[in-house]
Amino acid sequence: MTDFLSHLNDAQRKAVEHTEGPVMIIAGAGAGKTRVLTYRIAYLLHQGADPFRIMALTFTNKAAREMKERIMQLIGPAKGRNVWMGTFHSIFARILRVDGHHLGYPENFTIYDTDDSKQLLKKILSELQLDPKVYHPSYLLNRISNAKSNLYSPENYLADQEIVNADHAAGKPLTGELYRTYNARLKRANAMDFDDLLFNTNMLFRDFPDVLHKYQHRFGYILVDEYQDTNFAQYHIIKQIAAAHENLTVVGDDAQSIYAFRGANIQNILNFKKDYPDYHLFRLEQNYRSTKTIVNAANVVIENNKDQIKKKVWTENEEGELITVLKATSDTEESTLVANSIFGLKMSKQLPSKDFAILYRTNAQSRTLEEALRRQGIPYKIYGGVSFYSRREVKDLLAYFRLVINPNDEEALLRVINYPARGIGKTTIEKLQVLANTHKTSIFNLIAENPTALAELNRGTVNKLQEFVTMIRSFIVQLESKSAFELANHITKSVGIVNALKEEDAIESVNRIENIEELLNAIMEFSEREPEPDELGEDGRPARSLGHFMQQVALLTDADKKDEEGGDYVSLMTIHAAKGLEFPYVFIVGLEENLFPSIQSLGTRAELEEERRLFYVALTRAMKKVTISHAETRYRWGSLSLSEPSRFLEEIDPVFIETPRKLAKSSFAEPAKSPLPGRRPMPTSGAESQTSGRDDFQASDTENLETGMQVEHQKFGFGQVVKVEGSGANKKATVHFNGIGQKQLLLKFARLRIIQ
DNA sequence: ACCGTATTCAGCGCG
DNA sequence: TGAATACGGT
Repeated sequence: MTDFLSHLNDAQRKAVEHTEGPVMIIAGAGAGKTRVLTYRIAYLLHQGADPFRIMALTFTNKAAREMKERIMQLIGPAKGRNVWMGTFHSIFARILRVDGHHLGYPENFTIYDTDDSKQLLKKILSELQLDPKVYHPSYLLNRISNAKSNLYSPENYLADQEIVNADHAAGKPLTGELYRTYNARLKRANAMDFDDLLFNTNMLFRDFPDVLHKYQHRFGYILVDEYQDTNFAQYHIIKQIAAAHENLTVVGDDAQSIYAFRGANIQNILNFKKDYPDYHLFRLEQNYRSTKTIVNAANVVIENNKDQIKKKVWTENEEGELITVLKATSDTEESTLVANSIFGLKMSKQLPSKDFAILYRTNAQSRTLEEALRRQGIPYKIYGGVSFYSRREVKDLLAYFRLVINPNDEEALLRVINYPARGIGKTTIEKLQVLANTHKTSIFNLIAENPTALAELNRGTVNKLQEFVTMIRSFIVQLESKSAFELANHITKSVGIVNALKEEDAIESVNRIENIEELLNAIMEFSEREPEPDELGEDGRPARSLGHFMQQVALLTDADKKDEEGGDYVSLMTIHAAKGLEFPYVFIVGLEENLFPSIQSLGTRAELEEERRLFYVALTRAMKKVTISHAETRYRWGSLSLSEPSRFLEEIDPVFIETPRKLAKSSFAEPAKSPLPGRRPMPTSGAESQTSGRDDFQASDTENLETGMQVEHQKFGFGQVVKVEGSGANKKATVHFNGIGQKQLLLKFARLRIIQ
């Protein structure tokens, strides 16, 4: 174990062994960035550092979990598990639970998700009779999020003439006021939004130096992964905590910064040398992931960016296969080509589905791909889309839990006060909201503590309200005595949410009930799981109550759900979601102007460069082979649009791209194609043209195909039909091709020529 | 309370 | 285009 540094190359080992002082590690894609961070922590522990004094900040919970597991393997669980490792949000939410009271937040504060924030903004708009079409809630939330990420309070915001003028010019002069109201309402609900977790941590450290000192001494070593994706609020927190000892290590790759649109600031990397003049810089430039072809092609592409730290990523890996470019006439054909190529590669190389990933720029592109894969019978899994935790029924049940933990949580209360229906209608709720505003209190408090204020409601209604409050209180009493699962289960049964779902339409509700069960299962698992040391409650007892579960669930996303073990499927996801992952065979689809690069990115060079970095990230996910596709027409927003090939395609040096000639080993004539006028001819693969129907291969009608017939396939050559099964669209044939072996072909798509 | 229709969203999305 | 939710009419 003392020998574990031998797993590292020279550059990596130097970066690991330099433990003291400010360190910046700039690592190319696939150069073992995470590996270095992991080993660095293991090495610190090995050198006798106290695990409780190490804080490691990652981009996702998943990354934190994986890193922790790896460290425990290297150095043993006893030390490894005590390292403070997590996302900015989860780590600082924990700190705010302990010390937020300085800012007036009780430890049971709720964390509002984006949905809650938008609901709240909508409500504020309707109260102020402002047009939500002018003040679009998601626009407002963006502005507010931006302000908070740059540590602008509502007061700072309103005092900044430039911002106020900009809002005026945009026809939204009340934005600052809405920010102020929104914050006040969050506070009243004892809630923080995601950005508040960072903003309030900064306020805590700014206004309470004792608290800051506590954490400065608490954390002797700070490590930050994906530093290129941190925003100003995060940067500032790190700077504050690290100020005492400056044992700060940041790891990043400016070429992989793809979240500037969300406020991430590459300047944080560039500023590092200003903040810590005596810093040490380590470069990791050897790529272990990809073939030479992929590494070099990606290098050539990224060189087009002006804003970048010069580095030379290289690899000792094999040359590998050239990049294939598939050209399709339409988006559906593109998907079919991709599915066919995957099928072909799977068959010819005998590869499992999980070796493949399809990456796209926008989620909307997943649908046609999904259909094509299904037709080919290739198993797939789509990442992204509607998250489990944002399903209606899951949010409903969680809202009950939230309310039990924090009865002032207004969004939670409004969600469930009349669900399942208990005769508290729209009018009543509106009156309650008005009353709560005039009394400057929460609705729950109003009903529970101030019955006289309800005078204008009729008796029956007041009774129903009080029954609701009584029920919630009966749950609150059990918070401490019951385990998370016991109480969650009790609440679920008491409120009758499953019955309410059963009474809704049958098709949807079955699924919804399953989701409720899945949520309860997750809570059971939580209740039974051995808690991590950092999950101990204030009193040192295991933190297994519903409150503890809810603390972590607010910061979870689908990406954190463990992948099913051994699942064999093609992964479909956006390029953003693919960051940090790797796959042997990667398909990057939709390489078209206005899609990738996105039409919204064409305004400024900085935005275009971010798109290019995105393309760089996509290319460098691949270990063995990249296939790129684009379509000439595509349905977007309901109408057909013509698409030019992406400029990024031209940025790849043609020497890395496979030309059709190389594939053409069959006896068929090369399809005649004329290059686009004024453009370099776009290379296409031979495989592509076979199914695209622009050649002289005459497919036969396979209606009467029978066992024993001799057939010809454009790609697989000549063969004999072994079996015919199914009917209609599902009719498929098993054909034994000479020199290739047996293939199953769905006759709907396979273009076969019957010879005899 | 309920149902059908209108509207909205579709650039990526950590927490 | 298509889904998911919001709205509005009865």
